Amino acid sequence: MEFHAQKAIFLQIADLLTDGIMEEKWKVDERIPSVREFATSLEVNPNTVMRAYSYLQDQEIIANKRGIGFFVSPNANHKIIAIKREEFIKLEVPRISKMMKLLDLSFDELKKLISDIE
Amino acid sequence: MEFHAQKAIFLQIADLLTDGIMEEKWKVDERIPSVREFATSLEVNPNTVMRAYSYLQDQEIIANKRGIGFFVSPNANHKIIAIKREEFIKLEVPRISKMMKLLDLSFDELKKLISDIE
Amino acid sequence: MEFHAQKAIFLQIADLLTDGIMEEKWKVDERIPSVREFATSLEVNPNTVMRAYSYLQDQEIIANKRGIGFFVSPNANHKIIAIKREEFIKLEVPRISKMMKLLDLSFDELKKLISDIE
Amino acid sequence: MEFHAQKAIFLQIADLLTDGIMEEKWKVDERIPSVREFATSLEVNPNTVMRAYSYLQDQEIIANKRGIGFFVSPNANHKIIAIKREEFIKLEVPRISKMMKLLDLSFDELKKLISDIE
DNA sequence: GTGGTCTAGACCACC
DNA sequence: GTGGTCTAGACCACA
Repeated sequence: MEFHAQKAIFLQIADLLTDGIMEEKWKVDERIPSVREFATSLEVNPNTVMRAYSYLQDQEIIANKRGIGFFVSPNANHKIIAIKREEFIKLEVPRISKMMKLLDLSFDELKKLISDIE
Repeated sequence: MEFHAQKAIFLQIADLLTDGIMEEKWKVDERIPSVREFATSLEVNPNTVMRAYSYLQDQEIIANKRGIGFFVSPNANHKIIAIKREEFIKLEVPRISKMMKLLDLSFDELKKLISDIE
Repeated sequence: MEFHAQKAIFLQIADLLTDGIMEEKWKVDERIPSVREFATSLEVNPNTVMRAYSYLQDQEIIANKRGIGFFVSPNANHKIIAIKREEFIKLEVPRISKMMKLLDLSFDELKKLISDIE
Repeated sequence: MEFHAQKAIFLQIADLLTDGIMEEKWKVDERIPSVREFATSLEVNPNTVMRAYSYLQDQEIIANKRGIGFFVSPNANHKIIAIKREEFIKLEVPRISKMMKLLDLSFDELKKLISDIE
């Protein structure tokens, strides 16, 4: 798999997982791929996958059962949305507001820009 | 001055300059502060300021007159807007679209979020 | 049954057994559950239960009669207390002392903290 | 420097730092050793030191200034005490209570044990 | 110089 | 088999 350079690979892997969980590719209480397994399928070092898993474990989106593997936590979906929503409001919304002023964009124009991308 | 850790300092300084130019704090053909001057006032390494200046010079927003200093280029405002607009549409608009889907946000809700910040 | 992730499961199972022995759930010379039986009731790998049994066997708290099962050893209670006491004094007491200094806790405050949990 | 095997080295390094901060070896707003510097002095891999620093950064005990190094955060001392206190109450106090019951220790006996260690 | 990330490969305890 | 930690060494962007 290919990763883009703008963002750390371990974060892109974390996104892969959260996206998968949102799409119910992995459901609550289900086991996600083992570190090594996922690492070889992504053609990435196991440490890098491990880092993504630890990152999500800290956010209580996945949890580890000793010697067995990582599992999707109950309420993972809600946690993912809550975290992403908070990030969006804290980091992106102010930026959007600033850019609208700078570019002299009305909300309708912004709406059009967003609708235009498929 | 304090900078946030998420973004390179030289980019934050560049934003400081473009914002100042847009607000006509520095007008076209006017001289902006010298590298050394600006560096001490920002409590930052002169190299870092220099990097911001080079960055804006590449975008033809400012220009260097050897031995004298950096000056705001003609049409700097239009260039700033053009560049920021392109970046906004290419990088941010798709991200906004994605987040709206993920967070299940309507345009009205987005509008409210944006209006809510002052 | 649920285990916490901080401690090895086989040690948690060993604690389950010593607690049971202290509470006379299993008395001296009585047979404790078979490895397989216990494993299925705990929803755990039999190897893990076996490891807990071996661990207690090494401490002479339980003993194996080949082909029959594991039995609580004579004097198991005294041994359990002796071992736990030694561990407590060697490992935990110094730590408590250190934390009291760090957190600036008096004995009375410690006493209160301990009393507060039920 | 020697580390004991019971606890991850990166956590022992984190303890080294929090202890140092509490003892004002490094004061608020002061720079702590660079990752590489500390790694060589401890005879440990830089990654391991980095992990300890990241760990403390997550807890907002230290903070990074880009390209310069890590600095002790304001209020680091309070944060350290708050975190350690919470851990103590959540993990150790219940255990102490349990051991007192099991070993049939009175509080005065516990007090004596603690006082006995120099 | 600084931190941040990644790879390759190893060892360990645990299940 | 699983994760968890560590080493050695590399490359990068940034100050």
